[in-house]
This record gives sequence, structure tokens and C-alpha cells, in this order.
Amino acid sequence: MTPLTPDESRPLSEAIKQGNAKEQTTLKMTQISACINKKNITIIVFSLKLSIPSFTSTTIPINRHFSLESFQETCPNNYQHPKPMLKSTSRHQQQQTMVSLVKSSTHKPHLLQIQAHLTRSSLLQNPKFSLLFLSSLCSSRDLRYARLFFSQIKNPSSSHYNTLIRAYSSSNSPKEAFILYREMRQKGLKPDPISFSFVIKSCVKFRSVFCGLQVHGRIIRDGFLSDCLLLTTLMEFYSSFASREDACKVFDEMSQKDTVAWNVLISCYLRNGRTRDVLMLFDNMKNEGVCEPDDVTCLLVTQACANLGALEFGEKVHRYIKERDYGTARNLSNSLISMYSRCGCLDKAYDVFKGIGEKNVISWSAMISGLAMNGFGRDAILAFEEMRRTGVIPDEQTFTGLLSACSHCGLVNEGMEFLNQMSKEFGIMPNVHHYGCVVDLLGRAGLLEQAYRVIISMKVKPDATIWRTLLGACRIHGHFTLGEHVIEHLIELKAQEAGDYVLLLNIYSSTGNWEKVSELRKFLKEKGIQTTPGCSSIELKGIVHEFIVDDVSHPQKHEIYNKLDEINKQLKIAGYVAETTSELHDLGAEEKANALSYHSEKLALAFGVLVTRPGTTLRVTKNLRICIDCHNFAKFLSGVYNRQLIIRDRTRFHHFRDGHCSCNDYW
DNA sequence: TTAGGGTTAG
Repeated sequence: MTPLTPDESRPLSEAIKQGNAKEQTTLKMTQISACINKKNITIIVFSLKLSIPSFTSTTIPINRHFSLESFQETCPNNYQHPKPMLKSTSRHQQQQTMVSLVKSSTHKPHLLQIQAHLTRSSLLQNPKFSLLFLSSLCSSRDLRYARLFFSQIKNPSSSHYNTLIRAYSSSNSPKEAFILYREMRQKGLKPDPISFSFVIKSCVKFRSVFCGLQVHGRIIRDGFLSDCLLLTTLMEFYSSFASREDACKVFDEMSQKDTVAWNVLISCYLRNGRTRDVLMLFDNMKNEGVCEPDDVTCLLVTQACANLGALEFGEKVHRYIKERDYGTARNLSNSLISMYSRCGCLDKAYDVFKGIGEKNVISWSAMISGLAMNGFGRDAILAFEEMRRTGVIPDEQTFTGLLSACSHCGLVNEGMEFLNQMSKEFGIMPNVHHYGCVVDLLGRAGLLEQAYRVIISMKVKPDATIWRTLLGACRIHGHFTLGEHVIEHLIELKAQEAGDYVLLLNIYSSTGNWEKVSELRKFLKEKGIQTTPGCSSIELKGIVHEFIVDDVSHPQKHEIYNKLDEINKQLKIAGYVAETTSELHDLGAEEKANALSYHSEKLALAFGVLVTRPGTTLRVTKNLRICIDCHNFAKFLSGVYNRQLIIRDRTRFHHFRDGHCSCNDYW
């Protein structure tokens, strides 16, 4: 006999049921529920034999040993034939039992019986009890009973409304919360700050800026602007509607900003693409000393570092995590794996991975994706096999990582095998991301027709990204007829972007089709389509420097351009020849070479060479795909200037060392 | 026993 703990409430009712065969027969027509609070356990036997609800209950202190005998001892008379206890027990006990019963019962007929009984009895007229009962009903997933019960209450108080509003705000019909809020105001009842925050939350959930703004106005009029928690909810509301400025305004107006408020602000910046500012906010928090960053802050900032490829800052956050003893949190570790992988720092990602005691599917998938994006496709597959051996079940994202591993390393057969395996063995239907990897895999391998057939035959609707992937493959293999065809699909989806036309231009120019080039350029000019400027960032000593094509904004611009000229000369001596096919203009060879010189990644690299010593690692992140010329440039630079280079572009990592690229090839 | 806010960990 062992003492009971709250976790054992369910096994307890099972234990009673399984007592012995005789007991089972006796209990066949009854439902047994057990309800536990800090001190006691209440066991309720609910009988279905009688036409009106009848039950008996007993309460045992939690520290006492439980057995079927002790249960029978405490209620010897009622055990076998539960009698309607509502007639014989005190009112308080009745209420207690009813509430316990509702809380532990998920059986609909019971709820209906209880409610029918309540409607007949006088219990409903007691506002305190009706509130209790309403809140019990609200804990059920199905709010229809709560709504029905609510409609039977003659004069619902604001507490009644608040209870129901709270339940609806996190339900599948959040709009009901707003409707109830309006109704209560019409009746002259005033919501308090707590119910306001539920209403705001529901506006976020049913995506209505208009309703949310109305509520904000009312909050101002009712004078609740000093409530820090309510204002945090409002910040989240503005943040979720991409109104970063409004969220900031609310933040500034807060008299007391706690860590959660800072976290909401950081999450707002992260969500709205102001990633670099997230790092600044983290520093502000630490330096101002008012609010110490917590584990959630670290999680958010880690993601920002991953997006930026800001390794040094990420390491700083990692140190902070260790200092504050957050290191054992698996979500943080998993996020760190992703951060280090996305910064091209696989050994550190692996260190974090090794340190996780119990690795879950997310830990494994993060590691697999990390290996994949850094060009270690075979190791990603080995990791997957190891994961299977440890008994972890793969999910959708595990296969995304695996398939991208195959596409990065040109493992066509393996990739097709995994695509087959995922649905057959694991029952996971390939989604658009999985197909995207397969299209990329086939496309890069030159199997363009097969890639096209995959898109046409897949069960999910092809999105713009998947067409764009195929367009990229057309660019590699100079297949302009299929490229034109793909653009048509993108136009059909109304998703064609400037970058897509640039790819098509690249296809035309790489095949020397200058007539088509000028035709398309004319078209772009007429339509006013602006191409996205290339942008590269490099992190040095914890500071992220950004460069755009032909950038002249950097304070050290003269030194950078001089350095770039010097590098160009040196690389030419080493055998570097400017590759011009990806350039848009139909220029002379000399002009082309000049036009290529100031791509943003070259500026970032020149700056890196300028301020570091030989032997260092330079990490560059680019928003678009790196062009073949810059790829060559980097390859030569890594040898001539003795720098290890890790360039992350829109699709993958490129590692360069001693004049070689880890992929051994541009693609 | 009406009872609040932030993390899409990959």
C-alpha cells in the first residue's frame, strides 16, 4: 500500500474498478470519479440506475493509504447502492460534490442529468454556486453546456460574464468572447482589467484589428492604463497585426516594465523582421539592470542570432544561458543547435546536441537539418539511422531535414527512397516542403523533366517557392523554354517577384540570348518592377556590418574599396577569372568585370580581410543566392589570403578553405 | 472555487 499523490487520481478510479470481479459487477452501472485537491481526495460514485442523478462521495486525506476496504469503511452504507445524497447531506456538501463531479466528468449524459437536476433544484438561485458551477462547466472542452447553463442564470453578474469570456477567448470560437463583452457593457456591467485582457486575446485570435482598437479605446476611457499585464496583452495584440510602432508606443507608456513586457517587445521585433534590434534590446536589458533576461528572452534572442548568422552574439547568449543555469532546458538547447548550425558552426551545434540528456525528435531533427545545410548529407543520414536506433519516431520536419540533406549532396536515389519511405513506413504524407526538396534534388541533378512531373503529380497544391526552385534549376542548366513555362505558373499564382525575372534574365544571358534579355529588361522597366538589391552582412567582434551592392555608406568605404581592388589584382595573379554570365547587362567583357566587382558579398569579404589576420574565419550572410563569380572569388580568396570563409546565402552554406569549396562545386 | 501577459524549441 503506497500513499497517494495527485498524479494518481486516474489510476485510482481504475483501481476501484479493478478491485475484484464482484466489485466490478456491483459497479457496472456506476461511474466513479476521483477528484483531488492539495489535501484531500474526493471519490464520487455516480449511479446510472436511478432516474434522477444520485451519488455518494467520500473524502479521504491525501496522506492516508488507500484501499477498497478503506473506501468502503468511510461510506459503508452508500457504497453498494448509492442513494440520492442531495436530500440527506448539507447544502455545502451538495455543492462540493456537484462541482467535483462536473470537474471529473467528461461524460455528456452525466452533465445533462446534473444540469436538469440543477434547473429543478433551488441551487441555481445561489449566485455563488452558479458561478462555481459555471466555471466547472467552462473547464470542459465543449462550451455548449456552459453556454446553456449561463442562459438559465437570471441576472448574470460581471463575474459570470468574465468566466465565460475567459473560456471563449481560448476556445475555437473566440468571437463569442467579444460578443459577450459587448453584451455585458450594454447591460451596464463593467469589465475589469482581467476580462479586458481576455477580450484582447480573443481579438487576436479571431483576427480583428477593428474590435481590438475599440477595446483599447475603452481601456483608456476606463482608466486601466496603469495595469502592466493588460498593456502587455495590448502590445501582443499590436505585434500580431504587424503594428510594431504601436506596440512600441504601448511599451513606452508602461510605467513599470517587467521581463515579460520586454520579451513581448523582443518577440515583436523578431516577428516584424527587425532582427538586429533584438540584439540591441538584449544588451539594453542587461545593461539597464532593471530586468534580467530570462529563459524566454534567451530563446528569442537565440532565434534572432540564427536569422542573422550572428555567431559571436549567439555565443554571448550561450554563455549567459550557462551562467544563469538555463542550460538544462531542452527547448533552449534545441534552439542553440539550430543557431550554431545556421551560423555554419557545426562543431558547436554538435557539442550542444551531445550535452542533451534525453534527445527528442526536435533535438534530432535540428541536428539532421544542421548537418544537411552545412553540406554533410551522408552524416545527416547516419544521424537519422542512429535516431531510429534510439527509438525516437521521426516526424514531418525530420524528413524535411533528411530530404534537404539529399538535395544538398546530390543523393538522388537516397532522396527518392526517403520520399517513398516516409508515407509507407511512418504514415507521413509528403508536404510542399518535402516535395520542394525533391524538386531541388532532381533539378540540380539535371533531371528537369522529372522534377516538373513531380510538381504536376503531387497531391498538394504547388506554391510559388516550389516553382521558384525549379526556376533555379533551369538557371543552372540553362533551360530557357522550361524557365519561361515556370514563370507562367508563377504569374498564374500572382506570385511572380522581381527575383524570378532576374533568374529568367540570367538564363537568357547565360545562353547568350541577348535579344530576349533586352526584351525582358524593357518589360521590367515598363512594369516598374524593381529588383531586390543584394545585401550581405558580416559579423566582426560582435558587431554586424551590412553591405548592399555598390555600397558607399560604410565609414571605412575608401579602405574597403582600395582593399577590394588589391584583392582583385592578387586573385587574378592566382588564376581567378571573372565569370560574367550571371550579370544582367549586355556589356563588354571589361565592363562586366567591373560591374561584378562590387557585389555586396565582395564588399563584406574585403572588409573582413581588411580588419582580420590570416587564419581567421569570416562568416558572411547574403539575402539572395551567391552568384557563380562571387563563389569563385571566395574560393580563390580563401587560399590567397588564408581565411576560412563560411558564406550563407538564400539556399545554403558554402564553406571555403585553402582555395577549395567543401561542396567542390558551385552548386 | 472568476482570476491575466510572452516562447511556433527543429
